[in-house]
Amino acid sequence: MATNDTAYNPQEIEPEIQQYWEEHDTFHACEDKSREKYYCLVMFPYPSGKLHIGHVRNYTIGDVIARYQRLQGKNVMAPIGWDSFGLPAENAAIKNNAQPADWTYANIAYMKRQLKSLGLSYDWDREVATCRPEYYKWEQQFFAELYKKGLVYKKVSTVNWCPNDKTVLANEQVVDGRCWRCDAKVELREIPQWYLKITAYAEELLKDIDTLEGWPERVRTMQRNWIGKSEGLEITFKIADSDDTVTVYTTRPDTLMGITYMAISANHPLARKACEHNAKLAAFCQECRTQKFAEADIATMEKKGMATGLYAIHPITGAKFPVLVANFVIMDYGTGAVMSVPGHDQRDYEFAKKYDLPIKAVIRPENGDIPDLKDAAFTEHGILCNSGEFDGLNFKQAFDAIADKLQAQGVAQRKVNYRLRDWCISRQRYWGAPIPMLTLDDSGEIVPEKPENMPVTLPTDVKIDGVNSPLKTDPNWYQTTYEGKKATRETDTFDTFMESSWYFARYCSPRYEGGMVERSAADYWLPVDQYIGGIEHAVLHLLYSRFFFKLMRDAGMVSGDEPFKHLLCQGMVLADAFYYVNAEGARVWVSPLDAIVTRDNKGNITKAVDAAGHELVHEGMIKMSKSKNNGIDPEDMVRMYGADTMRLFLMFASPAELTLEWRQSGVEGANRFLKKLYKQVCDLVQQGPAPALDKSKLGSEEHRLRNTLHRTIAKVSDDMGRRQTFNTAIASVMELLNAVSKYERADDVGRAVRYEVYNAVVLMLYPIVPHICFKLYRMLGNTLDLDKDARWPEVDPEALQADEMLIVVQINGKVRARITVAADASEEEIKDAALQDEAAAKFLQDKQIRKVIYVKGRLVNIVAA
RNA sequence: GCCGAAGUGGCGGAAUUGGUAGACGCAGCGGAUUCAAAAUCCGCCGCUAGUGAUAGUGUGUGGGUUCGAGUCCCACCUUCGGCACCA
Repeated sequence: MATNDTAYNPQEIEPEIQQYWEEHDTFHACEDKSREKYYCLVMFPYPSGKLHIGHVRNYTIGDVIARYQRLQGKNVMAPIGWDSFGLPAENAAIKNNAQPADWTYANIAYMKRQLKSLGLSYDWDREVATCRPEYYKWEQQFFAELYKKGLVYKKVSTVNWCPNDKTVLANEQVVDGRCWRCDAKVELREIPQWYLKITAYAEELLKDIDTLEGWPERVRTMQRNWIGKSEGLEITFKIADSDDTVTVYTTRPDTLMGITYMAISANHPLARKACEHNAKLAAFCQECRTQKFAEADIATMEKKGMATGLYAIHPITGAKFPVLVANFVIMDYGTGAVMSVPGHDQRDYEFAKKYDLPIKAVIRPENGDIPDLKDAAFTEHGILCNSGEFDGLNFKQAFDAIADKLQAQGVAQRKVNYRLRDWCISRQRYWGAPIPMLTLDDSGEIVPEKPENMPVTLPTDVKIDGVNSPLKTDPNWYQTTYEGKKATRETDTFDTFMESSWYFARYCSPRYEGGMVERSAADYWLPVDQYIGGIEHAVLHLLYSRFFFKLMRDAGMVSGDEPFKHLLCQGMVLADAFYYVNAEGARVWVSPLDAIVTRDNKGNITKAVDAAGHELVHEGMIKMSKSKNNGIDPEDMVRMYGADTMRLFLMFASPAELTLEWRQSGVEGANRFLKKLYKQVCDLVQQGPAPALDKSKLGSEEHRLRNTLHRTIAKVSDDMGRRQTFNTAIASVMELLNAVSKYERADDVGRAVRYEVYNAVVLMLYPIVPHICFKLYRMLGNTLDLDKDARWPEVDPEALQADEMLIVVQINGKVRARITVAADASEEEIKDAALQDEAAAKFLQDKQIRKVIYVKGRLVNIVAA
């Protein structure tokens, strides 16, 4: 009986405690103006079917922070919900001949149960799912408002088009330039789509990055680069023997005299016009339209071009230079045309070399050298040459002189440009929120649907075939009326980033029926104090959310300028991947849990087989994925070890921002630690209840242990709070546990100190492993409600004082000795002690002491030669 | 290609402001316990030389700054994330 009491049994205690939390509604958050609030948010999941370890890592980090903040006495809100529109639901619907809605809701139910088994302290009363009309209704209304404000417009732009299925493809549905379903070669096609004018907020989005002090610097830099502010000149060139003009934007007007050709997009109006009488060019333009248009593809593909037969006129010299269609110029970016200066732009240079176009040097380095253009362009700023009246000017002077001159001629204007493009929110899919716009059949006028007719809901009981969106084929759905007139609905749906751009605000008042957010709730909870999610969202989602927040602010819905005060981006989760090659020559991936691995005495894998005896190839530690079958099912881990063990491993194995390597032996190590902790607390409790701590009775060993304890509390507080380095916090607690386990004094003095230590350990570990700590906290005789009323342990400054300190003695920067000196020793005394130390003296023989450097409390470095 | 990161023992990682490199854990080795095994407990554990005390060497590569560099600067290599319709 006694031995059973000290055995850690998570399978028994975890569901019990989870039930307690559920019954007591422990984590329900209410606005309470008398208390400091803390809004802790994790990026909500897409309900793909099953939780994966990446989710668990994300939510564990969030839960650790939420529980830590509760122990600080804050009124914490930790909500969760579902980003439940998206392409995978349609794919699943095709595959299983099912309804996207049914599939989605079934997944939500399943994953919700999984989440609950992890002991996450969510306020489930605030749960939202973005695919519910009660949610997207407000987004549709808001969109209509934005339309009225002129922040929404329609424009033709490029999509991937499968000519066989006659459908639009997402980038991920294009595999090696071909349609994933029918393997037809994908084309580009221009269709009208809806845009949100995010560029109208570009300057503010850029400027406010400076205020995001709680964000990782790398994310701030990535957003700045994404917005990509530049200052330049927009120049209009006349086309020779015609009334046509072409406009370009350049950040290097100083290179104007070095233009030798001009490159335009295959979709540029001039190109289209030129194609009319030039079949060869038309064929080339058609070819350009079949390439992928992702930025990475454009940057790495072979650059090709063809002359249009047109010539542009240089605004200063009047010289004519050829206009070419080039496959790397995209109509959607900038003006769809670029002036080419091969002498001073590397891409122009390579293109000119390939097509034998002239290369002209017009900038030389400041040291006066003549630029060497044999192998590469000279792209740095410098001094103008071969530029007539502008010779000798530097970048800034030339910029101003050329801008002034062209501006006076009326052919150019200074322009601040942003790399950021307006946000295309149209998707030609079914499983998304319908864009609430109508076209009046008679007049062709476009109007937003009336608020009283929102939400515009999706038709149910649809057939998804991967070709046509059911919205586009259902007249009963798209035919409607507006003020008694016949009208046609927009059949595109919103980009799912629309829903995820404001869900954090909805959580403040998730059932509010008067608008997107209830002002008083939003004012209390927002901004989000801590946001946690993957680094893959560093730009898009986080930028769109910042943009949406500013839109909501300008609509009078929320206060403040930024939605997320602190941001933590966690790394990916990797695991070993193994495969064997079957009789057909295909790779069969075997779960790392099923691989029986032999290692050499250095720990390297020498052999791996599966249960059936297949010899396995070890692919290495790679990102967990379905296709490589190296995902770990959190449910298996909960069943085998309990949620606490998995949480501890995830928080301990690496710092939150870095990639994490899943290792079963590490999980077992985490489990071992919890067993040890459980047993030690049980042993202590069996020796009797906690006596009062009488500091006057402590011996030197007690002083030492308490010194360790309070140094640990100070370190763990800093690690959990300011630094958010949970792995080192756990390491410190492990060290403390190692120290206390060697101290076994069982009398009142000893037990009092041990109770002090274990109580602090349980409180410090509670955010990470809440179930076991909940149990141990009570076992230790505490009566407070750990989840609500308990407080983080305090440092006893008295216990931190030590009477000695260790000083390292270096000779010429190499450690040669260590000396112990009194804590209050003077600098002179410490230097003397170092110089007199025997071990150090050995290295000083026959040497002249040049200098002695003392670093307070740390080291003495003796410089000698 | 562009933007952003990372690189330290057999492995994950620690070293917080330029000041003892390798905390903590995993794996391994040795021992205790056991009929035996598992579990548990104790000890060892960067590399080279040495029985040892100890010495030399060591943080992706090559330079530099400094009394002192894993940390700062320059150049490079490798791996990973994002690049606007995956979420």
